[in-house]
Amino acid sequence: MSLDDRKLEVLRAIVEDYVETQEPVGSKSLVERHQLGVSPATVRNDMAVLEEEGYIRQPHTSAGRVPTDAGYRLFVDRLSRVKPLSPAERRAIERFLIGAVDLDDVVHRTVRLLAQLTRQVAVVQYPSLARSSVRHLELVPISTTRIMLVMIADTGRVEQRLVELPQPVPADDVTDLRRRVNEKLAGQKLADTPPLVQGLVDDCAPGSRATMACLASVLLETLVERSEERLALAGTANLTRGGVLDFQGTLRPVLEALEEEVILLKLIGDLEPSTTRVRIGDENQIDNLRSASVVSTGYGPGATIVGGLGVLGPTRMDYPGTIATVRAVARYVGDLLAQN
Amino acid sequence: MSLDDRKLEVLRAIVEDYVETQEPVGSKSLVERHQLGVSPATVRNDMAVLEEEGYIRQPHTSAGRVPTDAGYRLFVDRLSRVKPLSPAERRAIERFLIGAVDLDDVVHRTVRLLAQLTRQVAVVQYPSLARSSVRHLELVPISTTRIMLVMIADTGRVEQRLVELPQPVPADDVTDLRRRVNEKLAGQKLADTPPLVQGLVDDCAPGSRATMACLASVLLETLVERSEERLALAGTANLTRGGVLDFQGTLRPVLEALEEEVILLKLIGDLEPSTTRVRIGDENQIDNLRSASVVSTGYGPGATIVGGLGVLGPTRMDYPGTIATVRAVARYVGDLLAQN
DNA sequence: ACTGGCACTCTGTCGACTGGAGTGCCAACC
DNA sequence: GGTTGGCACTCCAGTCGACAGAGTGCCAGT
Repeated sequence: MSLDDRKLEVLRAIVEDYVETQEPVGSKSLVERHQLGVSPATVRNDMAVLEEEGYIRQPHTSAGRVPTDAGYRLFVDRLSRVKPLSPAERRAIERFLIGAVDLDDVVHRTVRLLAQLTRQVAVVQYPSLARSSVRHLELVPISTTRIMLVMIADTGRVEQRLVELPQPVPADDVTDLRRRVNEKLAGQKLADTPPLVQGLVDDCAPGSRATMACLASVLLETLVERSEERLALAGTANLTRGGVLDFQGTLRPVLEALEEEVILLKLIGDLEPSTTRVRIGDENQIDNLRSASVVSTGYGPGATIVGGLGVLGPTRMDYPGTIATVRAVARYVGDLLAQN
Repeated sequence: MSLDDRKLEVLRAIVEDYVETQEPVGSKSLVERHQLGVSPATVRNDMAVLEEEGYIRQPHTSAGRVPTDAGYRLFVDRLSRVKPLSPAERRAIERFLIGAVDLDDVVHRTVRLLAQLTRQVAVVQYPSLARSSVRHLELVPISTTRIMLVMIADTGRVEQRLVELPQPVPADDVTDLRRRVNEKLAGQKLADTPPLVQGLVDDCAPGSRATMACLASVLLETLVERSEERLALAGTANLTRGGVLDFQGTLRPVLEALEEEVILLKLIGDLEPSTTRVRIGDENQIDNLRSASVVSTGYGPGATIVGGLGVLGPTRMDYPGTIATVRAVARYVGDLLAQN
């Protein structure tokens, strides 16, 4: 049996009411709050069908209905109208992001903004090194056997690492190294660098080869292997809104999951489809987050995507509003990055 | 009336039992679990005195006693024996910190370690710029009108900032700037730099003065004014241990406080007395943390202190164990920094 | 100064009861 | 056939009283 328009309308009403009140919604209050044009009895029949199809369920007999994950999914896919941001929100975004002084600052401001606007937990990934190009590599002599390698990426990220050299290297040689490294690597996508780095070692005069090899290995480690993704998190206090009712009793598993960078990356990473992604309840594969939903999207200057951002909240979440906000913030951040 | 030895012993027993069981402790179970050598009735008399003095209280008539903040304070100051770390813990610390590859890594590992060992929320402050010296300043040309300023501190911290120049500056001039800036500032305490930076501008040839002034202002901002303290946080999930019993019902205020860097800095900063500090309940002035205790200490290479670290948990906390762990971790981190 | 005994108080729990909300079903209606 | 009003049923949440258990304070005795 397929769902006719009114049944879908009933589902929408249930989702909207439940999100707002956090209480199972019954047939009577539904017809009172929405103009469905039918009686409670009819709505009850529709509800029975919706329940049979798995979109809603009853916590117990003779309680109202609550949307299931599948119900939210249907709502998000087919029923939710885009909710445009209020001018106040737009202004908040602009005001918040203006005056950011460096990448760290941008990321921190963004994550706080996102947490504040959505009133959920926000996560922002730093621009991924894998999607960056080398803008410049700097070698700073710290002592005769130590140099600091500083990599500046076009996305604004700066990574540094200390290199212990096998033998003392005079300052002039460092200058030479720096020139050679930059000639080869500057402007290249980080993903493309490994063979080039190998080439650097091969092209090296035997005298300085040991030094270069050492440098190269740190380079590779920094740029590719450790491929350090970084992220910022904010708004964990928002998890406590709505009592302990969401998240079935304890925040524990959620807080634990939020401490694992790997998990967070899985949530907001995978940026392929460039569109906003919504993962509802079970859909994120992580056990600890069965009762949570994640709304995420990619961001970056222009049409390219360099990182992800998103928010996490209870499945009982204002999806249209959250989606709109996440998108808007991502676009603003992208514009900000483009200005560099 | 002063407290004789047995009364103190009773207080200690109460604290220890309450910390362990999280339940008000009564006179009978006290004499059963500890060798006090007196009867419950006697203990009750002692308890009455302790209560009158404000060290313990009854949640309600005919419940057992619970330590007050003052009780914990007395316990920490006079009653707790140092609890040496187990060899397993020592090994854990070493294993955890070994192989840290840069400062970020050290800080992150430390904060996780601390959270894990104490099973509380851990906070680690990055080495404070105010207590660092300039090791090297690097100027990296990004375009003709933009250079990136990279400051490397002796504590391992690296700060970078983009400088927008008022006019194009050729590469040679940048080299010259770099030399001049380093000659003047390298090796100086950051706190001492402001007059030196001013001197740099004054000594400048009129031709490059505008550029230098611009650089100087960013320098000052980066090094001193913004005086960016950074921190790392871990273990928030530990707040949920012991149900919602600690923290009087909601984690909300605690989580909120933990999001404020300023508050965290207040908690673990103020490193003057170089000894471990314990702030119990009301003693940290922050309203949101009335039901929390903080154990913090400074760390740094050798005897100097460059930053703070600590843990936060319910007032009902294993103080001796926590204090020992915090101290040990701080010492290990200090040693690690000294090796650089 | 300590102890045993005793009466008292308060909590937490259990069962019983009740009012309310919501449903499912059915017969009637358009 | 879809819709509706009516009705019996179920289940939850809250209230009440009773009760066991734990703990105290006090007092008289050692």
